[in-house]
Amino acid sequence: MSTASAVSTSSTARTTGPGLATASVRDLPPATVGRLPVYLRALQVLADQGVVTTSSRALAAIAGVGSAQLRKDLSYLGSHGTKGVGYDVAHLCRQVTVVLGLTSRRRVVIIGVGHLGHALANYTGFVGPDFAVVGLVDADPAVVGTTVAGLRVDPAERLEDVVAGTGATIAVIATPPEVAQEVCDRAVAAGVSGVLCFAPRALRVPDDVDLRTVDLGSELQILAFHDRRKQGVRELGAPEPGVQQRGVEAQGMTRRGVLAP
Amino acid sequence: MSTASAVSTSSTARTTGPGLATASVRDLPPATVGRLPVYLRALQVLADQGVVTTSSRALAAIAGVGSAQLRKDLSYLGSHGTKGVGYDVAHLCRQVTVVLGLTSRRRVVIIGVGHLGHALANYTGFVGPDFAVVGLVDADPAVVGTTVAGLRVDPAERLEDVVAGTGATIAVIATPPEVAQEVCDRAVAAGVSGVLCFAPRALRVPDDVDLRTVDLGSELQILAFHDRRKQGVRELGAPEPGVQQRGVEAQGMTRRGVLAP
DNA sequence: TAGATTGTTAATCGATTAACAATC
DNA sequence: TAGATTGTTAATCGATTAACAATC
Repeated sequence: MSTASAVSTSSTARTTGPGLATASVRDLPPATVGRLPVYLRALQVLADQGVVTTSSRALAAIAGVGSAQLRKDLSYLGSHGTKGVGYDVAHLCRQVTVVLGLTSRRRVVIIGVGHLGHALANYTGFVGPDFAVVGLVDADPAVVGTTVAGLRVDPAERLEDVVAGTGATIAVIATPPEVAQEVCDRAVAAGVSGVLCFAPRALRVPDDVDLRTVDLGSELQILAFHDRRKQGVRELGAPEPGVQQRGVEAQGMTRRGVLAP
Repeated sequence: MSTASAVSTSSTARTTGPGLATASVRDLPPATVGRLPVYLRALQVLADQGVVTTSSRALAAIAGVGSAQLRKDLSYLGSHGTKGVGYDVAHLCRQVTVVLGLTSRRRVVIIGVGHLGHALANYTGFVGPDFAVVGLVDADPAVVGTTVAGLRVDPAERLEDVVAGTGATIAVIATPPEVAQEVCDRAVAAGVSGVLCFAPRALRVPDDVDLRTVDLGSELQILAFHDRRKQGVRELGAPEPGVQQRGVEAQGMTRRGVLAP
């Protein structure tokens, strides 16, 4: 139960010394950072079930990754397991939470309150307990002034005021692609440090701003690519044997049969 | 303007011979496949502007990648450029369209018509002209029977009928995580070949089914990770000089100043 | 002690980047 | 011809995986 070994956020550490390495957290491989939320959710599932201790194998199965990858990822956070025993669920949960910076609530402004922005504002799976939507802005006069998810929608001109006034550090862009770069620039100038963009447009941000893009249309197109391949194969009537196991250790790999004819 | 050199979808090709290589399209690196939609959009932007010919440098700038990467990616599709000249926009556009399998409209079923599913059904940036939402199902009796995006919402029990009846090949899962695996299994058994999952849960699918997961909550958490790092730095008052150019060649890299104090 | 499981090493794999010969 | 730009090679980089010594 000791929080003593928690990685200190604002410690002096720069050494990659022997003990706990805050420095290493700064150098976490991007691929590892991307999986930490998945691990956190898997840990929360176990915690909810009252599980106290788990193994890399069991946790990895829930997270949908290989156990070697899980151990490697966690090793970047320091040594939080016990050889021969496994990981303490509550302890590891705390570690990952701290590393992800989920100790204080981040404030989020959503720019563009169309169908998608509207849904994001209301979607608890999106914001969860770690984030608070503190502002909504839109350019459409018909939308401005309405209440969405308990918040009054502000006009697009007030974007800077909303960001600065709320102290939001994250901007979610759900505008049409034509204006995405402009509102992004303005949000950054007003002080956000991270941008999550849903507009299908490549954005440019300064190097000290973090940008992530979720491109829903692209996701479908990528599925179409594979769909076409399979249909091509079906047309040719080829056998297609290659059964490549994904990096997941079979645990309860039951059910799934082959496609019905 | 000749469509003669277009890669034939259902050709016999299996050779990696000298000419056009349909075979190679089957072996496209996943990272390349993931960027093709971005290139396609960049090409459409140019086409809309009436641009006839472009260079890897100009196209890459629009797409937000490096020109070397663009050329390498395109080289997997075969040789479609002209040395010393560049690429024919219309021709390349067609090539990428064909490779992505966007020659026929894919049918999509959305499972779960909450805020997110509702937004996806209505979001044209999501479906675009290449996809058609042909079915909606939900477990909530209050939602079943309502009309969303011009479609009647069917009850969850009818999932199999809807998939089979419409011939949908792609399922979009926008349900709560608890039921995501179940509806996924059922959609796959009913015949879909690709699944796009928005539920924050690791799903298991057979090897011949393509799964992509969009985890909106994780995206925010990843931003929080970087946000925390920066705030830690700000607290320490460190200078943080490292200006790492992203793999984008400066072209019109204007505007963006530094954060206001 | 014997069995289990971590943390880490080393090997492998895939993706990115820079450079340049080929060639329009 | 001189200049421009592709397609490709080779080098680099990062991520994944398997294996195992350390150790509970």
